[in-house]
Amino acid sequence: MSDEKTFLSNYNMNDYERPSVTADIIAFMIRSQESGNYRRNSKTSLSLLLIKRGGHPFKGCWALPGGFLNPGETIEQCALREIEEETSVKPASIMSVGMFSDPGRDPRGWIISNAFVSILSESTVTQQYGDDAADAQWFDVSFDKDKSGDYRLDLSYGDTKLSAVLSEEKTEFGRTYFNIKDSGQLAFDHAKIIATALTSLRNEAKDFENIFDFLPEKFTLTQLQNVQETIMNISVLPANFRRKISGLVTETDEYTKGAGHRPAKLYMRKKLTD
Amino acid sequence: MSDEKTFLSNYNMNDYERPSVTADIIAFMIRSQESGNYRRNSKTSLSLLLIKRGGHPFKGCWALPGGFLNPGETIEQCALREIEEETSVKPASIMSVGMFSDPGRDPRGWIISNAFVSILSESTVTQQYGDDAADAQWFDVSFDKDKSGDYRLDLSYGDTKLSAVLSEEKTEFGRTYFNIKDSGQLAFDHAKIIATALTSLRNEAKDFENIFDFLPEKFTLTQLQNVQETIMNISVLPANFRRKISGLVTETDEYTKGAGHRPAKLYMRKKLTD
DNA sequence: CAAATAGTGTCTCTAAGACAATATCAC
DNA sequence: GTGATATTGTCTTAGAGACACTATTTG
Repeated sequence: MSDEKTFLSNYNMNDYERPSVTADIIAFMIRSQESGNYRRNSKTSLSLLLIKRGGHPFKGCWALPGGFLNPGETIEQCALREIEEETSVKPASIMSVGMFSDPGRDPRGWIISNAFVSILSESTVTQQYGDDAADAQWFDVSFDKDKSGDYRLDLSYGDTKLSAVLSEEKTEFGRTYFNIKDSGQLAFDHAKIIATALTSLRNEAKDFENIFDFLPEKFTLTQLQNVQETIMNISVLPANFRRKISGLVTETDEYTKGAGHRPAKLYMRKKLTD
Repeated sequence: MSDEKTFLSNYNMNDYERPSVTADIIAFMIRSQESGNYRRNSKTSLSLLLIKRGGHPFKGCWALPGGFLNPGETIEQCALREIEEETSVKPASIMSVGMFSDPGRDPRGWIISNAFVSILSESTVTQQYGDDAADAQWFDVSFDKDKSGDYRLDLSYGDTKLSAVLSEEKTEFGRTYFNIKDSGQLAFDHAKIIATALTSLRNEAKDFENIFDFLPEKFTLTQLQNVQETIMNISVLPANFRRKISGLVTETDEYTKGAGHRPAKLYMRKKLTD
């Protein structure tokens, strides 16, 4: 008759085969591009961090940043650690996108991955992160359904263009499952992971859950609206956007200036008061 | 200079320490209890499947069913396999609740778990699953915030009552994170997992995502309403419920009978037409 | 007929979408 | 003044919640 202590000391974890577990990071940022016209506001685009693989497998392909789960940390801590290692930035929030565990998804062996969306603000990232590292680059993202019902994921950085095609398997409990028809030079099953992450991001952006994290502390309502429109690839009327967001922001005394048009009041995210 | 094939044959997965990965199942069912009054409809309650642990650790405590991820299967397949092993029923749908990976959550060692909600219909389960197995039981569930702001999770089966207390850590991206203040005789961190699962279930039940799976193919609108009210612990006016659900159901020619009151038309879930 | 549930009609209020109008700055 | 964005007002419509009323069955 054995007590719990005896049981545990005899328990051998090595009796079972175990997978390696990784956290993969889908790091999004919204970048603004000067338009040339001093009057015009800058346009914004959604961008995604990819790493060029230096070694096998998928050598030379682009992949999501990520890394192995270490003993003593949670999968969320692992994700945060990987983002910080890659960008020197600790994001305000990360969102789990789910587990990817298809056998054969990684030719190195049995490796399953929990994917996390992280949202970075351009002001933080460009301060801390030089663009000299040729193996890590921010790609412009475009993702939408085409006429045939498939989804096209287009990623571009300078002359480098990656174009993946996916089909929708099912949508259930707010999560959409995709199958890869063409991975478009993306490593592993990362095209699938990115598509799933984008769908989740858009779902949450509907009710403004995450859009503040893309901008610095103080922002104009038009900037905030641009963020939502860029993520969701929609456009809404300013009057209606302002009405919907009004409860979630606090105004400051400051204004933009020197913009060649009427200055805009700066706002901050409203603190929740219990 | 090595090619990919050479690289992979030299790659040794055993260089890194790896966790064991499990899928834990939060299996919900809605049970109806006869009221004694021949006129009155039966009341319904939400119930949850728990297993009494026969071995260490947590011997004698109640735990969620679950098991280790096997090579060659996805984590979703693992979850479905475990449910079927435990209940002989293959559920219509499962929903991931997330990863639980706190170090120390399992005294046997480094074991992380992906939790899945599964929804079973009473008609399927009672057919296939005898209640003779004393180590597996359906517990009535009650879960709500008390005056102090903590959450109480009460589980009862006959004279067996488990009562856990949790505090809300944060709510982000639709997921609520809990901390265990009192595990109430539940094994491991399962009180936390159940609380998280219930919150997810209620979130999805808001827009009827999962409520059909609790009932047989044909049902009355009142039954459907009871399901939603039981899950979410709310009550809505029949007229309004009917209006909201009307687009999601198709009527049949059949009616209930012998109920001691006006018979109700049976409905089916509407098939989606693309 | 009484008890109980099934089912319909409609009023009010709020939120979303569309659109028109006004305000303000840099040049 | 012109070009551009910022900001406000309001009309219409869709949906949620509340409530009153009618219909139908069994004992």
